[in-house]
Amino acid sequence: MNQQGMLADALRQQIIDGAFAPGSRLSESAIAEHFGVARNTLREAFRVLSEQGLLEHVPHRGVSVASPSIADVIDIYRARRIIECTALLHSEPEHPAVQQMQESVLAAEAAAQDALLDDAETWRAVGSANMAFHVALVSLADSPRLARTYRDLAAELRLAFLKIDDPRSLHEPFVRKNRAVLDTFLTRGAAAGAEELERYLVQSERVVLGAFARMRLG
Amino acid sequence: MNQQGMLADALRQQIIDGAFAPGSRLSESAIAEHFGVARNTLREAFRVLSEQGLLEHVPHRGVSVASPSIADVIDIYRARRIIECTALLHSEPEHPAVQQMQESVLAAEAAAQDALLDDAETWRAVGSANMAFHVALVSLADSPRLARTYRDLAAELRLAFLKIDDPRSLHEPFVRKNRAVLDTFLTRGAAAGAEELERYLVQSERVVLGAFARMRLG
DNA sequence: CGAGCAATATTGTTCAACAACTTTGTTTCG
DNA sequence: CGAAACAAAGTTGTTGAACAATATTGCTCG
Repeated sequence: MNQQGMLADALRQQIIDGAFAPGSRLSESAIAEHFGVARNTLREAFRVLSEQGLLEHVPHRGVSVASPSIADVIDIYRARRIIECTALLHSEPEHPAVQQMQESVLAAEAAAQDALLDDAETWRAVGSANMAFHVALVSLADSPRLARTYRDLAAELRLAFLKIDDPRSLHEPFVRKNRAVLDTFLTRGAAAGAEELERYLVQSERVVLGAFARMRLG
Repeated sequence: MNQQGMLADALRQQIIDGAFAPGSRLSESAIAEHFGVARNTLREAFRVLSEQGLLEHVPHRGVSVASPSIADVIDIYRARRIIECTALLHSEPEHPAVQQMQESVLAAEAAAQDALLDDAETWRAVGSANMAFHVALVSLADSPRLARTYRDLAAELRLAFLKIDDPRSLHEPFVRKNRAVLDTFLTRGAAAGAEELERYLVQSERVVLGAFARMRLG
């Protein structure tokens, strides 16, 4: 891959990992120097990430890390429900992605097990495993376009999570629920699984919106 | 707006209008000169359009206009069905977007009326009105993200249409069907409308795939 | 304190150059 | 003749400097 592609990927990972706070401005010269690339090269990467919804670009004011509002969170969850539930509803348990879902559930459970003390790093790992579970779930649909759209949605949602202080309340409840969705899908079929997933997502949205409200975030 | 933003919009419009054949390569120096901008500026626009799926970027080989394969068409229609049918299913007939749907239907009927002779320009107008109808339909969902995703899907599909010689067979059958979907939605409710829309989209996909097969397109 | 204005900083864009790579064309050898 | 090897040419990738256009800051003045 060329420098630009690697740059966009590296920036993307750093943003998702919370290296820059949501809403914070990214200076072209500073970031370019930090990565050791020219401004023009960085600007191409900025365009890519802006299209993906991770950065917000305002003419003559530069780019900032996206900072999802309550309205954004609602929109993201609406799209999530449509994509995820549809994917699961029309799927067969023999699909290879089921294997990846299994592994993600186990990874999340293992990471949550380690979280005896509220360690931000640990909960980030739980969050990553959770995200991997849902990405795998969407890949059940075998649709590159839906997968790509979902990947961008998940990244945006991650930025919303970063605005919230209490990572445990965001991640812990869903370790068990991921397993429940998977088990229901495997034992009681796609329709039952999709129904459970829908409830899951409605509740997850409520948790996030509640946290936003408590913190008085826009 | 910026030069870059205007440039991306202009290029986008030209591509959708078929100024460059699907699959054709776009030389950086040639296009930059054509628009009177620097190569660096053009490259930023290229990144934007690549993310939107209109251009395909291969490192060290430049960008080409996307040329949807049969697999792409199938994927696009799968995503279309999910987004459009979900949008219509959960909608109320009082939504302001219904007005735009009405207008698009009338525009398509008026344009098709003029097409006594098989005029490519006329069928392009019918196609635009048809596209506007479906964009308006998706906007029933009041979801910026779904609307944006759908806009990109529709643009890609337009490139698939450009690969097909016979525009009449692609556009004419759907003028009446748009009206039928709208009427069903208004008189028999969202569920019946969504059902009719689903049939519509399945048939539309079949028409496109049939044309691809007849022309032996990948 | 607030409005207006100058100074400063940042982004937008261009240009020229060179590096990295692909494609093309030619030569050479089996 | 055909295929592999190699050289030449063309395109993209990236850089650094420069300047224009716009935004932000800080200051002066009323």
